[in-house]
Amino acid sequence: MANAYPDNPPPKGLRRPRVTIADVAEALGLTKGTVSRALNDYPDISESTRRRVARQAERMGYRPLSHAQAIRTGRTRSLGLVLQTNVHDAQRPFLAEFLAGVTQAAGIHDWSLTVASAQSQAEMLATLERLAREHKADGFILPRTMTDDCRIRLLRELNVPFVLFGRTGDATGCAWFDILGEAAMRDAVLRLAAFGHRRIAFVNGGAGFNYAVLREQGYLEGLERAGLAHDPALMRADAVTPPDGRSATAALLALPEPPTAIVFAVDMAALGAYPAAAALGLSIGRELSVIGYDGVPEGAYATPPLTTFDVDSRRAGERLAHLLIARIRGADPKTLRELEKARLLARASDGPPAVTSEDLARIVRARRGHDNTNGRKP
Amino acid sequence: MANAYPDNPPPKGLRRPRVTIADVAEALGLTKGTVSRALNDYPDISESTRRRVARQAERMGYRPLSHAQAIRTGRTRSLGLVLQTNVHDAQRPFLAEFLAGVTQAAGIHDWSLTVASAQSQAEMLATLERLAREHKADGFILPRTMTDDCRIRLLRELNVPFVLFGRTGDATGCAWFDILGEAAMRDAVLRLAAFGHRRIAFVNGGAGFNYAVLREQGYLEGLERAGLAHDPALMRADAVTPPDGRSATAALLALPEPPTAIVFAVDMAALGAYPAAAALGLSIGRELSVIGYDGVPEGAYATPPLTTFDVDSRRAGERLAHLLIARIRGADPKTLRELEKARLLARASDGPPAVTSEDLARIVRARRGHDNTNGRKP
DNA sequence: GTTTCTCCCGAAACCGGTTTCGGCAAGGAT
DNA sequence: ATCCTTGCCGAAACCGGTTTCGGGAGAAAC
Repeated sequence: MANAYPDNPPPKGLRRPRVTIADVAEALGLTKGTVSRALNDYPDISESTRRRVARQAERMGYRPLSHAQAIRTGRTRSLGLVLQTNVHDAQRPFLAEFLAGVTQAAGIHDWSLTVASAQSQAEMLATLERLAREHKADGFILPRTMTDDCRIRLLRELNVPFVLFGRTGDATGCAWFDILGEAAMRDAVLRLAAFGHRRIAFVNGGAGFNYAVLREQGYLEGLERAGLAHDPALMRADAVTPPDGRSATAALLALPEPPTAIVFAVDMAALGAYPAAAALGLSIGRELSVIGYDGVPEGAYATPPLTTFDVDSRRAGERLAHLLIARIRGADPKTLRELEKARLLARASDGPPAVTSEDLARIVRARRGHDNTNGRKP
Repeated sequence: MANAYPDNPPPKGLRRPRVTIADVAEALGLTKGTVSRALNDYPDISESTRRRVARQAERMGYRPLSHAQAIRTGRTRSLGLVLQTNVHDAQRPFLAEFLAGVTQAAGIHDWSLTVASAQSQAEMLATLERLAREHKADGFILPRTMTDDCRIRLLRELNVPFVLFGRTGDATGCAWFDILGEAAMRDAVLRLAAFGHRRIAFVNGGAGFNYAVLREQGYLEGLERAGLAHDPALMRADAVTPPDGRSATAALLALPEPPTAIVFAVDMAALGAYPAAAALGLSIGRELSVIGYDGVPEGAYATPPLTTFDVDSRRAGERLAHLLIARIRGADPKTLRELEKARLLARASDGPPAVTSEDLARIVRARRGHDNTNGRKP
């Protein structure tokens, strides 16, 4: 019989077997329990032994096995992240940087990151619950928060710690890190107004996401501060890909009084303004100004390069890891809320309007119908 | 004193406490040990008991705690992935899909994924060793393999299971999944030759990566099969971003006998051919044909859309997870090697040459120096 | 009717930590 | 001198599993 089950010969292991807490204890003539309490800063351990133990553990290279601890404490020292994989749009370009930030920050506290994925909302909830129940993660980072987010409701009910990347409708018990998208949208409008634009449109991102609500508020605040009238016809929503942005741009330009500038809530949508303008023979940055948000790398390669607000995804990941660890350790969520501003990347897709809205309307009328191919070969 | 240390009140836990193996044993009038052996298919358990145990466990919703098992078995049922975060180039667009594939495939076997990151090669090796030593992962997926890869040497020496996304120089003990990039490059050349191109250039990707060696071989094989001469002047290397591709394209077009078509080993570099051609007033797909490789989403939005070979990153992730799990369970690595072909996405960036190499040389000579702005505003 | 296997399962040790409990010794108060 | 704290640590239970060991019952062999 032996131990040949269930699979195969057991892992041979790495050269030397590992130093356990018992090794440290023996080396010092103490017991496991004492060493454990010393390392975990129990108050009934004298300062001198605490130091002795710490130094010896250091010297022997002792590192506790997180899953051995977990069996008693219930804590694995690992953060959880469940990716939604049925939405193909955004998040993609940021993920690598974001993960780099999270894992790096977690690593310096000796924590790790467990990643899972879900293809539907139901699977998302089931996965979160499973990971929590099996202690694969002590808490979760929830990216792309919705205004009304079922993940938050679940984790609240399960009493599992979490932090948001973004804000949400009901903030009770929530910790978060977020970028002030509303401030960026406001500043974008003010910048365009300072250039002399009077008709400034807004193309929002994914409906339901909390950021969309905030960015629209920022746009409206910008209009108000600039003393510009708000025209509902100049607002579009739910554009997160270049095709989305392209059709939104085309629709806006077809208006009787078209905008001379468009603020996009999402870079990937802003990139759709380029082919839309090209199809009408308009030059971005002159006849039509465009400002995006996100700082995707493609924006720098566009012609002309896209003016946008850069979001530092890596830093977001870092901060969220720190916040979540603090949250798991018991900190009050109300003290764990951080907001930062996006950084303006002033490039070449915006500038003073070369033509007025009236001129633009005439140009568009004249050119529509002539060439509505999109550059594809016949 | 109580249990208020080290951090805070312990996690309250989820509603009902969890069903343990002892609960299952008690419900059946058996002992923990027997239940454990039954669930793990030990041969000294009768078939009838095995079934009784399995059904009862199912009914009570029993799921073993992987870290409780790990304390004895040394296995956590988790796969490891360490991201290299100092290289800013490729891998980014694929990561989300790739992770989706890995986590989904791991999930159906009840495995999970642990992600970490490293900012240098030294940190990479240290992280791999730490994760292995702390049993945070039972094995690793190594993406972006180099021809001579120090990660492989380390894990070999540590006797830790791993699978490669890509192939490598020394295959001993290696399992892998890879896409036949060499076949794609060969087919690209043959496709262009069939269009009538005689001067076909090749712009390779990152030096040192094993894929670069293979793709160059594929290019050369394509030339040979097409009966075209090999001109070393038509080969460039180490281009992985649009700027890289742009300068490579510019250099190739400045040749006395410029190519009428370019095969790129990497899509992101191929996208750099667009501004390079535009700067010379050349139209992609007519005066200059371009074929890429990777299937990045940006290629579809380019004008004209980029002909390329699509790599299914999600599937790669799935297969790698399966292979690694099998490898950890003890399968022979030689039986765990899979190769698949990339899928041609025939779009509009290539076609019959509108001009000959001689004409092209004249055009380029005439237009150089006139307009070497890159579209930026003054 | 023993003896000898086999087939199954119980009992208990074990993995590497954490936590509870109790007791010894030193110091202070009475 | 006695009593009561207080500080500090050892002993042992415990967490949720896995694995080893040994033995009882029944069947087969003698």
